[in-house]
Amino acid sequence: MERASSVKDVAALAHVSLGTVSNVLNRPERVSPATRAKVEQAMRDLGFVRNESARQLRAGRSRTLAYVLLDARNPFFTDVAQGAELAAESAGLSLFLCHSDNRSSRERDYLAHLVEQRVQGILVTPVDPHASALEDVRRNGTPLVIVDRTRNDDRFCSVAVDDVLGGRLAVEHLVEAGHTRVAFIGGPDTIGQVRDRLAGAREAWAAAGLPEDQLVVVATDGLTVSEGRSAGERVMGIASSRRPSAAFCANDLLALGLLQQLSTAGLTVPGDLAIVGYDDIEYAAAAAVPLTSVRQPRQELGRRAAELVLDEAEDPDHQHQQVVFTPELVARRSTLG
Amino acid sequence: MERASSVKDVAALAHVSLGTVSNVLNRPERVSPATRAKVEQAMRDLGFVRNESARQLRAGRSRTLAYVLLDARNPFFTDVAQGAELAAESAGLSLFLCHSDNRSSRERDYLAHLVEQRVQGILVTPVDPHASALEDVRRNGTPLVIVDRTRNDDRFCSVAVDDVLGGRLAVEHLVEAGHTRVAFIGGPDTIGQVRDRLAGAREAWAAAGLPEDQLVVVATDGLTVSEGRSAGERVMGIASSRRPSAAFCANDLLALGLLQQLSTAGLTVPGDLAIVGYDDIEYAAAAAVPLTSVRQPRQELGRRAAELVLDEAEDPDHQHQQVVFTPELVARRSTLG
DNA sequence: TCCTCGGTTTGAAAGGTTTCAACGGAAACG
DNA sequence: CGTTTCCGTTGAAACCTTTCAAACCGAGGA
Repeated sequence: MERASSVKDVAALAHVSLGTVSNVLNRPERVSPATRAKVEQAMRDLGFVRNESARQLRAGRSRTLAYVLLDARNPFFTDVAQGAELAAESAGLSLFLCHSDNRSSRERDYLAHLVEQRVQGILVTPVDPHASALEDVRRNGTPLVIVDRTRNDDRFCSVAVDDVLGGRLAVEHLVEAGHTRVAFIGGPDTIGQVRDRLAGAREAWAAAGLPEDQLVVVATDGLTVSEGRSAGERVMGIASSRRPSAAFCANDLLALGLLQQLSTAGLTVPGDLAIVGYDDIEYAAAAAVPLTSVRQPRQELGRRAAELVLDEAEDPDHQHQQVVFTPELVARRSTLG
Repeated sequence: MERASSVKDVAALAHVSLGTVSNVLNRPERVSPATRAKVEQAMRDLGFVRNESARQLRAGRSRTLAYVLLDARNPFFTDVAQGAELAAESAGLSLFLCHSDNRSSRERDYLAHLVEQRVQGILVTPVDPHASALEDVRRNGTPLVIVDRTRNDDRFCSVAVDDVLGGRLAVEHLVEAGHTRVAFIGGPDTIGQVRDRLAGAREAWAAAGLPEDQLVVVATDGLTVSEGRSAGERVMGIASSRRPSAAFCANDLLALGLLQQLSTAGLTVPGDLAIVGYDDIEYAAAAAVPLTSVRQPRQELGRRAAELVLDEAEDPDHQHQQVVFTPELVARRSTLG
């Protein structure tokens, strides 16, 4: 595999100076048509490809953004990524996805690598929003936006969704439907989202004047389908006199697991138990019983995050912003009988 | 935001030459402990971060791999990605994911950008395995491995799964269960996978001596949940005397859509219709009726692809290989009554 | 005292691109 | 015919790191 050819080779072959080749690449209008044609032909002959490293070295900045995400298997994040991609694309940049897979060490490695690469900006949904790795990125001057997490700290931009409101919407919906005994399913409560959604649920519950102990918390160890199934078993184990008539799950995967567990056991949804999920992932609408869920503007989240990071990269007097989006309840058969 | 500091700044602050700083970075054992400490302190004081572009420019190669994938929402691909990540990680490289979202133009942009970046290697599940963009990458000396697609062309490495065999396994399973009228659901047949799976199905059907016209093809416009639902409507529209008793779907998303459509209509699975999916994604096992599916060694696919691309990058007399993995049928309730 | 040897440190060159001041030539102008 | 203007082109410098031959230094041996 012979060495890749450089502008110098192109210049030699086209009998022009190397500055001219660069002009053809970057300011073609300044070059006379004849010369341009000659140079372009030489490029084709040599199979010339710009060396982005050198370009970047000179320019001091790259033409890429990156999104470091928690869990590539969760459709929520891929939708966010898609929004970011659209924004990146319209700014003429490429977006690389980096999958931290919920591991801080991987996240740290990726962040370090991205900073070394001098990417134009980083979006991240961090394992821990208070990790010092985030500050390190900032210290090195790489713009960084926190996605779907918050940190009470105005040194970073962030975009998130109002989870307290989301919890409130879910429970208000159930209360309106007449439920007076409801389970909240979710955990662990180290996850800010889970805490906020529960807080919102409690607010709505209290506002409706219902007794506190009739909002039952069923704690899970994670937000997965299989955790949902095991939560389902626990709910069914509750004596029927005290069993809730509805459940609000901290995300859709839990809700899907729960739904599956119930139908395996021969119970019906929403007859025996109404279910509200959270995230409104594609599979929610496609479930055996379409799920009522709280929808977050996922693409919008990604798009906005990308815009903020670009603003930070380009505007010298950029102000950090904490953007909070509003969720919305989508009612489907799992609560509507 | 002041200019990022360089080795030169570090050298000045530590009162050593710039070659020494580089040695601390790359061959610390050659530097005396005292000097090393001095330099490391200076790096911390300045918040020095290596400039990867410059390093790369000098070294001629980068420390990243990339996987350009078709559909980040399909768990199949994210599992493949995970396998590739593991292999990359153990080789000390980072893996970037690029989402082409089934659009050739995006794929082309990403490939071009990656070649310009001189990444060490590219894995790609191409929109069209015969696209000339792939040859362009090769021409520029960047190793490239085709994942989950094939191209009868030994100028590329590829890793794939034997889809004909997979189709055969699925239909053999249904034949053994006594079905004599089966629907194949999938499309469009521009997708190689779909063609191969159907071909395998036909082979098995013929081998069992069953009449050709009792294997009904229900064509879809894509491999999504909603296509599955609409296929379900069409299957149910078939006069009951001629309606198949089982369906083999070209992937799990179709199967999930089909399943949902049937249960909405009050039909039971497998009683009224047995279903076999393909891919064995996580949601297959977690469906309302757990799906029988054909499992592909997804992580293994990614791992192997990454290994091949690294071999191509490092071994001067690398031989291109077409690796074909063997799928496996996982029987669950959707066919087992 | 001089030399040799080992381990450290140095300084310059190289890698490919972009930028920019300067240059040359031709056309337009006086 | 001489001067100005404008356009296209040139060549060198700069970006930051790594490498490598050469210089250096102190210690031990002759």
